[in-house]
Amino acid sequence: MAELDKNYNPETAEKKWYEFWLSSGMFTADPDDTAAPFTIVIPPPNVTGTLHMGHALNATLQDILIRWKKMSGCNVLWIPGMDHAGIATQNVVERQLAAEGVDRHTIGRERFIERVWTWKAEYGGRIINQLKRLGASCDWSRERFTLDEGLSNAVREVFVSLYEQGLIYRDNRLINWCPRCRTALSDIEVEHEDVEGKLTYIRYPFSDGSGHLTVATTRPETMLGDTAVAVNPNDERYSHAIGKTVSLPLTGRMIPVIADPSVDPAFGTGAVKVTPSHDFNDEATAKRQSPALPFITVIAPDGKMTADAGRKFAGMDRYECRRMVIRDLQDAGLVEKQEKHGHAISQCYRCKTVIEPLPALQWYVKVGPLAEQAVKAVRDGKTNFVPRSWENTYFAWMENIKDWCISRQIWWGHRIPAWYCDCGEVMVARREPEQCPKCGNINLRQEEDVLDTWFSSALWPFSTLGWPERTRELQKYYPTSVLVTGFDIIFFWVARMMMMGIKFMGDVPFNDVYIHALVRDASGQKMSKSKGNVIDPLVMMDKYGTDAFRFTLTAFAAQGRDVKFSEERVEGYRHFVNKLWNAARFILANTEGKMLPAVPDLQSLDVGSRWIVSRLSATAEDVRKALEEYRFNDAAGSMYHFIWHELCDWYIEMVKPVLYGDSADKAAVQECLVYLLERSLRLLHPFMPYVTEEIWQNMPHEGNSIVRAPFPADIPRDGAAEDQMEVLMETVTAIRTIRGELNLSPTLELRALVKTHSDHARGILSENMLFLKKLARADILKIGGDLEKPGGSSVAVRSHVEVFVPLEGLLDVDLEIERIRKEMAKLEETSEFLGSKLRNQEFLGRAPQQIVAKEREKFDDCMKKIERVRENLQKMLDLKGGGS
RNA sequence: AGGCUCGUAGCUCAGGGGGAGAGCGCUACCUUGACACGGUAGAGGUCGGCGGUUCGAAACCGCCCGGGCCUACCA
Repeated sequence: MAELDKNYNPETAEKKWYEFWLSSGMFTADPDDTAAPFTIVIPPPNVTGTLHMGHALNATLQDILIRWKKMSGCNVLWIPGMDHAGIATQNVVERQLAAEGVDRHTIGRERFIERVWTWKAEYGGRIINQLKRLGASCDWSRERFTLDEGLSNAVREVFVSLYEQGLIYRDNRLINWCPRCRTALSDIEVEHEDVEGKLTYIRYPFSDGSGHLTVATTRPETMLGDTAVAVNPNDERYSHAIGKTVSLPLTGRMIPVIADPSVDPAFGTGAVKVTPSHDFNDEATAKRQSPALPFITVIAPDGKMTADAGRKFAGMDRYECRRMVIRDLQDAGLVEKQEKHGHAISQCYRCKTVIEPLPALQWYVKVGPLAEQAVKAVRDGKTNFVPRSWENTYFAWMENIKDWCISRQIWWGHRIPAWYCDCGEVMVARREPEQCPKCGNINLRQEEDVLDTWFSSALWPFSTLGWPERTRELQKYYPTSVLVTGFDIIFFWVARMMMMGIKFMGDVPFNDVYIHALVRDASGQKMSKSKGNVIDPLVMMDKYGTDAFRFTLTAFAAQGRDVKFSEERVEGYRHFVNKLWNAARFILANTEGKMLPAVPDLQSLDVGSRWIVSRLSATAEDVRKALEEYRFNDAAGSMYHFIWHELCDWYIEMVKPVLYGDSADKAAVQECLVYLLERSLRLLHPFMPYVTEEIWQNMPHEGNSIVRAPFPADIPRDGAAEDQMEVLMETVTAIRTIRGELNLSPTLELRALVKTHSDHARGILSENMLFLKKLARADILKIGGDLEKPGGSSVAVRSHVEVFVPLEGLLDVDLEIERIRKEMAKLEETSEFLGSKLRNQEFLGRAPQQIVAKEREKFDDCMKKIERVRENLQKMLDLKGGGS
């Protein structure tokens, strides 16, 4: 058994043990293992991504669960992998091409895709190694990629199957178009941001010369595509205008004034311009009319004006056009006014470019029937959100869900398995059709578009397990146990996995969904590159060690609250790692040669040892319960308190005299220490995998890795020992308090007399003189029930004991009197409060009996203390009177 | 506009019907043979405000104030 170094070196330990875990197959799951399965699929990070705080928290929590369940005997599987991130990845490679002076169109689709794969091989997936650095115990032999062959098969199977069932269709309607990414987006890929804009009031003259109508708009350039002006049918101000036509300025087109119930008479002028091609409301209005209003598209996919916008504006950027339109209208005297106006603009979630609604032919998933089942599964409790309140978010979206636009006009992704024939036939098939079934043509064109990346991630919980093959993995590990993720992708991902899982597996994809916090900076700001407040997890791991970093995240991962992260806190938890390390060093240095006992022989042990084993038992149980309920911070806090404030502060200190001496129970105490350390390491291992393995390997243990050691359970509790220890701790603290409050040096050896209030207390204290002396740094002169307070002593009154510290000459009588009076005041306040309660008939009559009994007991205890303190105060006053 | 969430010690936050807890910070004293990344003791809070329910509210309910977030087509 090697001695531990003076300092823990995270860098070498982390490298050594992670490699060991990998090479010995610790993380590889065996579907034939008959133990109860526990499965997690990792939220696949983007292939373009690098580890940020959110990933670090997410992976840490999953790793804790996986390691804990493994130690608890489960057949665990944690599937890792990455997402091909269509738009993001394509953007990256397109930038690369741009630097070379070409674009994807010049090199063509095939060569472009090759370039992306080359890029992936070279730069993609750095995050995987970063996750390993974090200690993630994923089964890397099962790592998947959303564009790999198996997952692509799954995607194609799902697409074709949904199409055959009429749940995928193609339609021409307005879509959210990003002019920069040049692709359609789904509704949820659009972000809304409030901006201070302008509302422009424009006059549209009636074609019959009878004046004008004024409309208000935030997007004047779209007027070029107006095909009507709408007013509310019940708006009497405009009833005369309905059915008339107005002359659309700058174009001279005649457009009708129509009635539509969607118009809010209270907004603006109560008359609204209708641009069916560039506004979702207007599209709806246009389709409601009979006959439907025409669509005139004035903005092209590149964000520039079309020929239909008129010769003057064609080819102009949409914003430049806006300025030009306003100027021209002003020149024509048609701008009534412009006023400030707060409204929300839509932007692309990838590049923040303002979205342009455009009409286009796209593929859709009809989600209604799928969503219904997905809602039901949560309502029925088949899947539980933790914290539960996230159900509301899920339901709110699911119940108002619109069809999902899944086609994207990019190249990097799953190409839609649809083929077109010149005869107009559309074929959707698992394999490329050889000829058109209708006309026999063999020159078929495959759909150019690819699928939304989220389409493939929606299948992740079963596609990664081998679906559509019926694999053993699928049988064993589906449904997965829990999904751990952030709230920001409940719509994007969680909801869609629910729909697809239920549809294709006939069962929910996970039993629990644990929604964790967002990691923010110390002042609560969201971390972002533009704000410059990003903290790099890798830097934290380099500086403080992975275990300290993980423990920090865990300790702050309280449910329902964001993690405000600051470096100081990591430093604080590095101290905890150091504390553990040093405790281990001490134990191993003082138990040389002692083997690990199965269970310490408690009967033969002192009260302190029985107490600490009992505390370990309680802590293990706390941690288990906390993890069952995903209260990670509680688990962390519980262990921190046990290790630092019970094991180190009390137990190790109190057994030092035994270890340094040669008493009969020395061997038993040594065994107990080895046991405590070993079990504590196991308890901590899921949270701090590296330092625990490092210590464990250097001490007596069974097995080849702590990864496979059982999680502590069935440790004996000993209530009697906990009660007895309370008397000891109370007495020690009383003496220390006197020392502290009288400002006596810690090195000064005090003498103390302990007056006990029961035989019980007297017995315990007498048996543990050695501990008392050591912990209180005092010579215990006497212990007894009928001691007299020696003159010139300082006193502390406690529940079980009264402590006298004789301080002839040293005692500052005035200071002591002040101390006692302060104590008296506190006690009197308490007794007053409790007394008035116990005099209150309503309290006595209505409060539960056990509460009343408890309050009475507290009151009696308080009164006894007051009595004793009063006596002591009187003696002190006498002493002062006599002395002066 | 709707919905959610938070407001507790200087800071960060637990807790949750029976007179307030932790970590860090702060103060005093201490190189006691694991650890100064340490030890001991201490100071510090009318639990955002106002009402209500209750024998009893920091906790439950309502309103208000103040942060944060999400959803939404008000042109």
